[in-house]
Amino acid sequence: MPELPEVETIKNELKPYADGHTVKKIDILWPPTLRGSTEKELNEKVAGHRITELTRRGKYLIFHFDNGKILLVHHKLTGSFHAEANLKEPPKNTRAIIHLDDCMDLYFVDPRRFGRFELADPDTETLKKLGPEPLSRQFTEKRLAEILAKRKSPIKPVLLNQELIAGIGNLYADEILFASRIHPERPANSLTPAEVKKLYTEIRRALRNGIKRKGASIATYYRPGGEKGSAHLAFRVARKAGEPCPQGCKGKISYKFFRGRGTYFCPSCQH
DNA sequence: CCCGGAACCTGAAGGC
DNA sequence: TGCCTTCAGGTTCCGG
Repeated sequence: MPELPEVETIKNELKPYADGHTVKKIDILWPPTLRGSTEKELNEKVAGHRITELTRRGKYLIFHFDNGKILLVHHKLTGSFHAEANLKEPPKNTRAIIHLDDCMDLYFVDPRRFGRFELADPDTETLKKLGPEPLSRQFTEKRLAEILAKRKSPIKPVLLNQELIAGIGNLYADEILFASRIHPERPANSLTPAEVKKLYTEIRRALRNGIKRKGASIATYYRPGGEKGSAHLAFRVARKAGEPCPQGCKGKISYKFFRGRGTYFCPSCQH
């Protein structure tokens, strides 16, 4: 599911294996996983090079190399990393393997095959077009107000638009709107100042809480050591259609297919 | 420019 | 039990 909290967790937990270590080779087992270059071209740039740092931007995991190149990884729906040493067989659905200098291997496992690797430069357009990091100092209440004021589209697709705010996905968007008591179809520019303030607080709260709980393992998300996260245990509406509203308003959680995404909300307390 | 829908894929879950 | 349908966290492209 990798949204911001899951990618942040993956980054934090892969760091000990990656930072300062050298890549021996990257194997691409499912060629479409690698965008923009061939496996051979990729290895000409990364094999034998040191990973100076592992970072995250929005939902991208970023390997930085000592020659200035970066490797962007997007997990899409079902991608995850498994860090293992000396496995005889790659885990099922492995699409790529990053072999490191100390015999540790990072297996990129992705059943639905949507995940992507891309070799790039740090000034790549892919990163430049992303909106602000919602947990950074640059993302202020004022900044959020400006983003919303310019948009008459419904609030939910605005939260999901990576060019406006980077990192929020479908599940956290529903949780954030529920906590803010804002209906997902409300035009973004119709929010009152008090609602914008509440939304700002709940965006940061939801993402921080997701990181603290090491991500949400609703379906296929696993941490690099194989453990699950626990953020989904604190979810109040996502994937809970028919259950009573946890706010105690006597309403029931509704499911609606809205703008191409499953959307969960309480019609009686989100306005 | 905005929007809806399809495409990219597999596999789990639910209905019958 | 087994077959068929539906649905899934993300992004991108195409057409109206």
